[in-house]
Amino acid sequence: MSNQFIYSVIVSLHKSVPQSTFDYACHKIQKLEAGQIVKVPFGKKATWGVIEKLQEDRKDIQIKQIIKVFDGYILSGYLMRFINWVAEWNFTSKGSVLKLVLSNIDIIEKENKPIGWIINTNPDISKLKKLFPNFKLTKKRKQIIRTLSQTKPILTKELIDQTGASKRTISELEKLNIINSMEVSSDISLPEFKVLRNSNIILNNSQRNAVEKINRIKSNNKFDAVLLDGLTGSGKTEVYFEIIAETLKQGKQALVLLPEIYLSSEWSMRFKNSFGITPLVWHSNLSKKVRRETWDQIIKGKVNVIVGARSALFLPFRTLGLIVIDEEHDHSFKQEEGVLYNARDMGIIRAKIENIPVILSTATPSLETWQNTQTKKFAHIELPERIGDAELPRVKLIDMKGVNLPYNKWISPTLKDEISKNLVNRNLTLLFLNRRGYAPLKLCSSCGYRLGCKNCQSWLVEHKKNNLLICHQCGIQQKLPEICDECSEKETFISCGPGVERLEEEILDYFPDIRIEILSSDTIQSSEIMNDFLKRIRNGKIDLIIGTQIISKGHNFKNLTLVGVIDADMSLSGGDLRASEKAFQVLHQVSGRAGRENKKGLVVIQTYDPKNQVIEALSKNNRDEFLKIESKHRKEINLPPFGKLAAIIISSKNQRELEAFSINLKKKSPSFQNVMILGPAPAPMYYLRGKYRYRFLIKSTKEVNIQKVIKDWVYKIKIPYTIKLVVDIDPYSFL
DNA sequence: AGCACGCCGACT
DNA sequence: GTCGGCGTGCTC
Repeated sequence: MSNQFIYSVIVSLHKSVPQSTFDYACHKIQKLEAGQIVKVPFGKKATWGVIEKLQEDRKDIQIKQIIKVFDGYILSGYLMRFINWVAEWNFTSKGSVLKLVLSNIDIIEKENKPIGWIINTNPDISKLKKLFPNFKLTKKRKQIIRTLSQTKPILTKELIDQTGASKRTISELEKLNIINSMEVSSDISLPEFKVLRNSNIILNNSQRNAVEKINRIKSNNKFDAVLLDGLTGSGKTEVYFEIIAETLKQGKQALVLLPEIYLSSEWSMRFKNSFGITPLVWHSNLSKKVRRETWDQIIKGKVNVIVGARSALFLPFRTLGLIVIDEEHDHSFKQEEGVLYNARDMGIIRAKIENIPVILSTATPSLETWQNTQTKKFAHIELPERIGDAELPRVKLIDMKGVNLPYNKWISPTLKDEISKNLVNRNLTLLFLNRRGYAPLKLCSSCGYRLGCKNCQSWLVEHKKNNLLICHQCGIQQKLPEICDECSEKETFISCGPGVERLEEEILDYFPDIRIEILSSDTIQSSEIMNDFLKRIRNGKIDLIIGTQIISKGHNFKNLTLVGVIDADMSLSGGDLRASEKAFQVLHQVSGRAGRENKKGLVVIQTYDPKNQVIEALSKNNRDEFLKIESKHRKEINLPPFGKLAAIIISSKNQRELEAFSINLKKKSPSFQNVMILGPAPAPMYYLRGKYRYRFLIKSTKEVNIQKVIKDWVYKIKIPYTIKLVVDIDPYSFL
């Protein structure tokens, strides 16, 4: 009849567009498959989409034409299922998940021709000197020239890998007109990814045991989850490197998820050390070009190991054979902005869909994972010993109730003593205080007025480094006022409580000549800065580190023998269900930094509540005890992982309308036996970024399909355009 | 999210 | 008269 096929297409759209599947027509000459990437008109603009299926039933509306089909770019059936799954589970549109997959790339659009290098002059090196009198033939340059003396153009990445030269050196040679770049047609395939395991790395018994066990599980060729559980320094990474090697041998791709971007370069170095090749890195800060090239190579199945942050989970792998989730317990895996999802959980789901094994690696398992090992859903593989017989650190608890500290000082005499001893021995000290800035609160000494954020319900934090008051909720910055708004007194503001900057002041008071470095998200803003910092540590250029939780992840500081936890109680209060869990993980990880490489470490924990179960478990180095206590507690109140939890957050600039809507929503809320609906309550941050917010909490038992309950409830109510409604499945942040 | 359309007030 | 504010609704 007609010469057109109609397809339903998932269009890559922002999550606020509620519907994202639309019908488009395409001429019958070209039969399209599910998963093919296409360009389609949408409203006034064009976007990308992916074919969902052939649409049999015609709709009585104007149908637009598919603009372009990208041949050879096809999302696997697994990935299509994954997109669906993620959208359903996390209460968002398929289009917004597809957006994560296509990762904003104007991909493929510009026919993606990689750049290759060829030599321009006669590669006879002796003649070069005559041709270019100013030319210095450095080692790296020589290597590049030698490498390029072959006939074929060599890709940039490859050239760097083979010669160890930098991009800079390459472009210098280009400027000298010695080498030239050219586009390489994309069907020149990359060389075989050679696995050159470094044979110097020798695994100890328990590591070898673990590798064997995991490989046995892996040989089932189906989904299986494994908790790789070992102390900091027990060599978990080398264990899963072995499994990656096994995966590569089978010609499959491996994905490694890390909680933070800045961990990836250290990780890559380790990988290179072991495999002799750099893995591809993926995170949201990559340049457009790198992003495009990487994505392109992955979808074509040319890359075998990818390491990345959350977003790497949505890469279009062709033959994924293994997922590793490193530092599984880390709360950064929960994406808190845009599409809300938990990359750890979605990673497990992707493994399930792709029918491949997933390894969760950590020293302090999350309760979810722990519970899954208790019920035998996950295999549990332990690495009991620290490499090189490094001993566990001694833990000293200091009951601060019995300590008389001078005004505005936070370091107990005991800790001060230990720092002093450690400095004499020329070892590294780390002080942990999870508070950025100088002081968490500024108040007027004459009338008691506290400086708060005008957009949020939080106090402004004093930052002395740049002399500003900053709201840690919305990020707004302002100068310190001279006059108090409330009582009009002049210069009466005083700083209240400690932050890392203030702690530095105190330390410099006691030890004026030492080299201190503050590590917080304010000072570590890129992986370059972090690398530079790590280098200075390795070279012994730093005596003492003051850090927030940013230092609790993944870094090995060789000389570190003393860790001081300034305020262990602070992180325990917070009113959120995972506060103690997080506190334990952070404190345990921080403690794990102390004493490696045959140096015994000491951890000093300052607390006002030494009887607290978390502190007690920590001081006894008894992780399982903590997990038991916390599990029992969660079970009693039926919270995750024993029950399900979801939040609905509604927000609007219009307070009255929001209130009316929240009452309406409550009125229509369903009542089931196993479902409890709490709220509406003003969200803990009732007024945030200029919007008012209410929150509902939905608690249910494990068997309930909580998504369906919410869907049947919320989707039947018309939501005014002025109100934004977001569902957060298994919320971590309660702000 | 964009963007259009439409309804209202206030200007050269 | 028309320019521009933003409240409302749609995108195959």
